[in-house]
Amino acid sequence: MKAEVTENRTISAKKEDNFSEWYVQVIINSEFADYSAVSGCIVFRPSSYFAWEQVRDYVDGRFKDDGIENVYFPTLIPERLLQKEGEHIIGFSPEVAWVTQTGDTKLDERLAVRPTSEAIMYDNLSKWIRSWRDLPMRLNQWNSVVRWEFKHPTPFLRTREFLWNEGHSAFASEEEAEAEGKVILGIYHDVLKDYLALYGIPGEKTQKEKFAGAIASFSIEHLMPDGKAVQGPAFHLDGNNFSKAFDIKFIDNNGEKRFVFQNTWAISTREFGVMIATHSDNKGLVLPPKLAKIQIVIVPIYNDKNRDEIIGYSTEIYNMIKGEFRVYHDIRDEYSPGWKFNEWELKGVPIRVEVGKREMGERNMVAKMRHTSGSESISLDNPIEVLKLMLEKIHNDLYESSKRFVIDNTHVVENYTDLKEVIKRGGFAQSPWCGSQDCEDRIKDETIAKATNMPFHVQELAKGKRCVLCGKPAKHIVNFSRSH
RNA sequence: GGGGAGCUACGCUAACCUGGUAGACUGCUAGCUUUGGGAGCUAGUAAUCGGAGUUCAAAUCUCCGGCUCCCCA
Repeated sequence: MKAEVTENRTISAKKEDNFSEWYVQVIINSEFADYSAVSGCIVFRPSSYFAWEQVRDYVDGRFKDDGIENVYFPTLIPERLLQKEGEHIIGFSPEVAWVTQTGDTKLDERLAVRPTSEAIMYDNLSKWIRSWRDLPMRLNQWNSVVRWEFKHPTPFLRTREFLWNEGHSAFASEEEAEAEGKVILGIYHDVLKDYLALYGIPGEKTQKEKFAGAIASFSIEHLMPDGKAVQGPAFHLDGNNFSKAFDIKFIDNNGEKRFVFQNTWAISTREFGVMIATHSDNKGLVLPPKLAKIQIVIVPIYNDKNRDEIIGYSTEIYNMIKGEFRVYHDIRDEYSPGWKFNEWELKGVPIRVEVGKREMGERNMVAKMRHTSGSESISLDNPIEVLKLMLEKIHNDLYESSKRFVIDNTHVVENYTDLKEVIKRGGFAQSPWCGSQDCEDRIKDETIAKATNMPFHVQELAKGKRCVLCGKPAKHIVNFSRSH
């Protein structure tokens, strides 16, 4: 007999019908994250914080391998520092939260809660950098930043506080600074592919959409299931903009004083929003195996008479595999197997192992994959190898389907009518563009579509093409899309 | 940026229109029976978003604030 479905443990909205509602239900009901008492700020519960630790640890390791050092600067930034670089403060000022008093005493100078740390960090860099021998100086910090968004907040995708890395480097030459971009974007590409199982499109941002204070920005752009784009990790070439504003100079080996060339780069917990939206389904969360706190759950199926025997058998399996995977042996007596199945599916555990009297008799186990519901019978001869392959398959399936979705929804357009049609349907409109901001502005005004970025891998296609709007010779290929 | 809907226990919801005992389901606690896709019975536990107003009396009516969601830009 089918029991009443409990409301708080189910996803009632459908991904295909009501995406926003579904998205929130998946996050909250799977206990991945929760709302907090602060508007627009979410709580990372153990499941999501664990996932973030995996992302962070991997990226951090790669940074360190490349010679980047970790530091930590204060959360609060004096107002005078924030105002040193004009474009930068203009870009952030509407979203800055301020500390104006302590206890009952009003502060002489307001302190900003960092929306990003250029201002506070570069004040110190100007003291630390003296000689060409001090360069390059490549620093990173893992922290949170606060941006008091006007638009209504969405868990992970747009929260008023989020976690990220912020890398800040200073070089003697422009060439060295530019070369760093490839390395950093490569690391971000790898963590997206190998950990989050997400495909993204790397490219350069347009001048209009670049970071406030940068001379050029580069990003990896994602496409959400609803056909809207989301900006992923980014890398910014800041040139001398900040070094001039913050007076970061060094004496080169000819004895001349010169400004350093700087870069900044970041990946944030926003990626989890993309990951959830991309991989999850109407049963709940689907987690890529490398981010799952529990990779395999073992559910023994027993009754009163064979309970000890079956749990003995499932314990044998647990002991066999626990050294190799993150395994939870679910011997909670108060829940039925069916209840457990639903719960672990909701929470996104990649593999569920079921063992009952049948499996015990045959000395095997049934392993069921969360993302496809496909199952396989695995003998106890060499379960670790088989389960490893299964987890790899799950990861690869998720990545491939993410990639397929982006490719299937990227449409080459050659004229404005096609562009409008693609924007209306959703997805990337891969468009030749003359490079003028007038055309970019008009497209944004008329279609709501933003220039997400200019994908590296298609730039040569601009040759011989004409701007999708004005018809002048194209300089770039831009992906236009509505965005989140 | 513009419009709309909503907020009662962790969750979902009844009572609201027509002011007067907050009632189910789920959860949680305990006990007994169960256990191959959300088990059953019994007992217990737990709620009106915040503030102000109107009133003998406010979940209900009015105003202000907070939060959440949706649609459009």
